[in-house]
Amino acid sequence: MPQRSKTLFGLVDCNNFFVSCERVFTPSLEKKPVVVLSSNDGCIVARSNEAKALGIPMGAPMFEWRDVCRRGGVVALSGNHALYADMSDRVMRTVAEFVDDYEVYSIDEAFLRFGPREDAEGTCRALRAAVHRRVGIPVSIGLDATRTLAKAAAKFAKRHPELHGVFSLQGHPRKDELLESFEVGDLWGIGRQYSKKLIGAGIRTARMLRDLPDTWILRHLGSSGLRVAMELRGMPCGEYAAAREHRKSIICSRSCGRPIVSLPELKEAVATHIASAAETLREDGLRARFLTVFVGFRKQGYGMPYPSGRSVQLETPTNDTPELIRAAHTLVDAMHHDGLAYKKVGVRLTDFSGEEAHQLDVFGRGEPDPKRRAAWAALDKINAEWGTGTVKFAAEGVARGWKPKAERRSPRYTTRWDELKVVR
DNA sequence: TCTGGGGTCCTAGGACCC
DNA sequence: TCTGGGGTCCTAGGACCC
Repeated sequence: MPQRSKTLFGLVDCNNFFVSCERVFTPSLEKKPVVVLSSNDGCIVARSNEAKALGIPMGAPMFEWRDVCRRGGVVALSGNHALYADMSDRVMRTVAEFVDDYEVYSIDEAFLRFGPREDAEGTCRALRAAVHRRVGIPVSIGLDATRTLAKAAAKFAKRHPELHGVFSLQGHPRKDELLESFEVGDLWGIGRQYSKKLIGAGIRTARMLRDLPDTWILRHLGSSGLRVAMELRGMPCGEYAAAREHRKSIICSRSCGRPIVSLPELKEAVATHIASAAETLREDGLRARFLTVFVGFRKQGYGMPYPSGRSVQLETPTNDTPELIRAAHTLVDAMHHDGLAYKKVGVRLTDFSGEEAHQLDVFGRGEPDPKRRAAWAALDKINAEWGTGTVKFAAEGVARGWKPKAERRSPRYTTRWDELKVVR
C-alpha cells in the first residue's frame, strides 16, 4: 500500500479547557486549584494543574473528593457549557485562519494536516501564540505522521514546559526512547480494558505495542488495537477519525436533580429532551425515523444505573417537535410504573434522512406543513440568539423540580446579554 | 446520600431466508 | 435415526473517545 508519509498530522489540544475558559473571565482563579463539575454537580470533568497535583482524577465523583477539595482550597464550578461552546468556536476560527486542512475533533481539539512543503512547526507556533493572544486559552500542539502519534506528541508538549507547547515527533532522533517512556494506557484508542490486557501480558509502553506481531494484537485486542499499532508505526488509518459526513444519532439525557415518580413529571422531562433533540435535528437539516426513550433507576451497586428503554419506528421521518413529543409520550405511557423512582431520563433519535428527500407514508402523508416549518424556524432562531429554553413547549412543564442541580455555575458571559461581564 | 453526557465503531449471536 | 450451509439483517453489549 502506498504510504502517504509526506503528510504530517497535527493535533491542537486546549489545556484544561473548561478551567481555562473560566479563568479567562475570572482571572483570580489563576494559579488556584479549580475543578469544573458535570451536570447535577456529580463528577469532576476538568481540573487545573493545581487540582491535578492534589491527586484528583478525571471523572471522579465529587462527593468522594469533597474533603480533599475543602482541605486544598479547591474552587468547584458547575459546567457552563454555553460559554465553553462559544470559546471553542473562537479557538476553531483561529485554527481555520492558520491551517487550510483541519478537522474539529472535539470541543477542545482539532486535527491539522500539512503537505510536504509546508512549515508545519512554524505555523503551529504562530497558531498557538494567536490563540493565546486572541482567545486567552493555552494550547498544546503535537506533530507526526499519524493522528495517534500527533496525539502522543501533544502530550509530550504538555508535559514538558521547555517545549513551549509545540512538539514534533517526526524524525525525532530519540523517538524509540520517547515511545518507550510513554505508557500504553495513555495512547489514543487504548482504554482501561485494553490497557489491563496489555499490562497483564507485560506490554507496558507505546514502543512495545508498536513492535508486537499483528497476529497477537488481532487476537487480543481485535481490529481496533491493530489500528493503534499501525498508526504507531507511522501508517495512517484514515477512517479511524475521518470527518464523519453526517451524524448518526442524537441523544439528550439528564440525571434528575431529584428522582421523578409521577407520570406527568416523567412526560415533562421527556418532552424537554425531545424539544432539544429536535432543535439539533432541524439545525442539521435532518429528520429522524427511529425514536427511543430510556430511563435509569437508582444505582445498582457500582457502575451505571440499570437502563431500560422503549423504541418506536415512526411512519414517516420527522423533525416536528410536537409530533415527536406525542410519539415519545405514547412510549412513556407504556413504560411508566407507579412507585418507581426515575433517576435519569433520556431520548435518542436515529435513522436519519435529509430534509429534502423525505418519504411519504402509504397514504401520501408526510409532506411537511410549511406553516409549522416556519414556526419552528422562528423558535430555533430565538433560542439560538437568547439561549436555549427561552421559548419552550407547554409539554416541557414550568415547575420542573426534577431539573439537574447546577449550584455553582458562572455567568454565561458570552451568550447572555443579561450576564455580560461588568467592567468598573 | 451524593457517581455526566454525547457520541462512534466492532463483534457476537439470533432470526430469517433460500 | 437422520437433522446443511451460507448470506443478510438486526440488536445488544462492549470497547473506545472527549
